[in-house]
Amino acid sequence: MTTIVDVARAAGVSTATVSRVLNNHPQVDPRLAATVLQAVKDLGYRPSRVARSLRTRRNRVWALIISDIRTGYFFGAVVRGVEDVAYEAGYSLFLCNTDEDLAKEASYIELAVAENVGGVILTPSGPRTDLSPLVDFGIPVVLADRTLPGQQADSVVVDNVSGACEAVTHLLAGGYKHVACITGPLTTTTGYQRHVGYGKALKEAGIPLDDSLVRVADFRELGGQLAMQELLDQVERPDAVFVTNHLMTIGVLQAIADAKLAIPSDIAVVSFDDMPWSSLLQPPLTAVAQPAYDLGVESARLLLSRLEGYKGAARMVTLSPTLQVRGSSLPKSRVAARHR
Amino acid sequence: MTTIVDVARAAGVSTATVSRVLNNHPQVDPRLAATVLQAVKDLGYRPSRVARSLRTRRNRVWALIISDIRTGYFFGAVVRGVEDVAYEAGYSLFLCNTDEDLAKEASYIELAVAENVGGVILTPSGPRTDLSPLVDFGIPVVLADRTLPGQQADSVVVDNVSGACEAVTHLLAGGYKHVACITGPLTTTTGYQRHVGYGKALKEAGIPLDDSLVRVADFRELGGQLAMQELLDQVERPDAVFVTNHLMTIGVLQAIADAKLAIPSDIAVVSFDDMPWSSLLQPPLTAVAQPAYDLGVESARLLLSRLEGYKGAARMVTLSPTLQVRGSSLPKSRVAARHR
DNA sequence: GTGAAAGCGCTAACAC
DNA sequence: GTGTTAGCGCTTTCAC
Repeated sequence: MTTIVDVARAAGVSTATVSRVLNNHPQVDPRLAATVLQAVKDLGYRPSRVARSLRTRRNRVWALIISDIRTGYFFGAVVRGVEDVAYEAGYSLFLCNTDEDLAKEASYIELAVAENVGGVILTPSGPRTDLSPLVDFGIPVVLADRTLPGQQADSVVVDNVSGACEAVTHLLAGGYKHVACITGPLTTTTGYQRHVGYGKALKEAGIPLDDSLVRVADFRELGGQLAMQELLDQVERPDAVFVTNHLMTIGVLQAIADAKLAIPSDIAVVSFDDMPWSSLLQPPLTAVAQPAYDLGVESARLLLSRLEGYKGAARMVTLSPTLQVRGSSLPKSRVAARHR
Repeated sequence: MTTIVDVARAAGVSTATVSRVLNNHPQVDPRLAATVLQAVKDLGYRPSRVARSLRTRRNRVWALIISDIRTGYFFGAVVRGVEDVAYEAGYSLFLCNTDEDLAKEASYIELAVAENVGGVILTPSGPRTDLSPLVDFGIPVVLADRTLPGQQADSVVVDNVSGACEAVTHLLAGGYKHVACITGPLTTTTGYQRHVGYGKALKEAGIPLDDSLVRVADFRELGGQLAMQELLDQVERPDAVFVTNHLMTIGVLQAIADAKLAIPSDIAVVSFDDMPWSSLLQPPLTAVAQPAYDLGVESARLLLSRLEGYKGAARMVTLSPTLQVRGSSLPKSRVAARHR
């Protein structure tokens, strides 16, 4: 392995000069610089980031701590958003999946400290996520997609309340009277806020909240399926359902198919989280599209600004989701017309 | 920041002893060890991985260099497979997306060297991918999903030929006579091998290869859609189509819907790459499921074995895909029966 | 403008 | 068993 000492010897200069050349210090003789660069090239020298990081106490690496990269397109797109900005700015990423497991999350936070990363972008697994190791070591943190109560950290979120509200309002405007809601754990900001948006839409329409139409599931396929089955077995069956993430929607669609019901004539469906294949379904699925890639990009930008020295108070960037109206929520009037 | 010196002072021992305790050296007095551990706890000491890595010249980090984590579930599942094994073994991951861009790939390979990673798991962007920086520095490499001609590296692949062959044989057995094939760039091992499997199935059935039924597209949605449109516009329209990845399948399904044709009565469809939503389509999509998660797991295991000192020749692990038979490829006889 | 030298936090001979 | 000490490869004062 060739080190900076080898380069210095080959170029006939000191290691200090080599270092200066490599770090673009202004006060260095251009002729000497050329010699050094040539030696670097000849020897195939690559500076050790590890040694540099130890010496400067700065590390051009971030930790990206998310729940699960596999589930759906959402986190995949977030990761790409972060990575594109990071790569552009010369940072690389530790990818850390927590599976919503607080212990795993904690161990990745410890890793971030031990590796002395420059910053962390984190989707907290729950309200009890402990950022203190990062705060203690002065490592900047950006919360992505979910916030943490009482934490002074930059964050980027999707406006879940208004997205959910818009979705449910759309169903109500279509003439649906008994709109059910299948949401995720209310301890997650997403599960909670989307449920709030559902309630807000009902209230605005002057409809009382009927708890028998609400199910709190687990954001997973099976949970969605079971919740839907329950709702369909009820005496007063809903004529529409708002599902707060795409995994549960898969289960919901399965349950509706199993019950041999038709969408939207028997029950209309609107989902939070739009997927590339939503429009391939029969009927195409109405869904609230989240700007996942942008969420990653904005998170990375907030982190970058901290690394560039920004010292202001915690900022929150809110991104708006957009409702993609498709066939699964056709207004009742038009559904009836079709059946004639 | 507290260092090993602080801990040593607090515990009244030398740094060497602290280091020994932290690295579970056997020959250390249990009583002293307890004192040290207590001091570690009291001070909230966290060993610097950076310093450790510089000193030991070993780094408990891998680089995972893949094309794009966003496109489909495939790489997401691969990443999880790798991560689960890595986490278990105490390694963390650099996530590197190349977007099939050779320059980006090269720069990530340089990063892996500069960061002195313990190993690399790589999906080569093309046949010209240059592993030499890694080889020069003795960094073990595992090729995942794609191989590299003339390279001495461990690899894990899916048996594309037999998967494709099985899919097409299934269509032929169902009574389909004119099976088309939409494949990806033949420069990629996946695009090429799946096309080979298609040819093999025809040959085994004694059917001559008809080039007018074959389209080489780009593995993307639009490419699949255009290719399908062309095939449908032909005088002799195929009665079935085999599509070699899921993105192109989305385009294909779109084209079929646009042409107001029915699946499978007008045209049967089988896709390579099974998706969680395949069974939600109407009709459910027959697809070749790839063991993506296992591919990640096996790649990580090969890498681990090298890190544990295995010195043997390059190994290739081949994983078998499995055909998931669903409604989009119903045998012709049963389609006819249904229409009665 | 350049070099000598100290030291980032840790591990591993080597001595005792 | 434990401590002393010499670096790992780099950056950065401080002299010159």
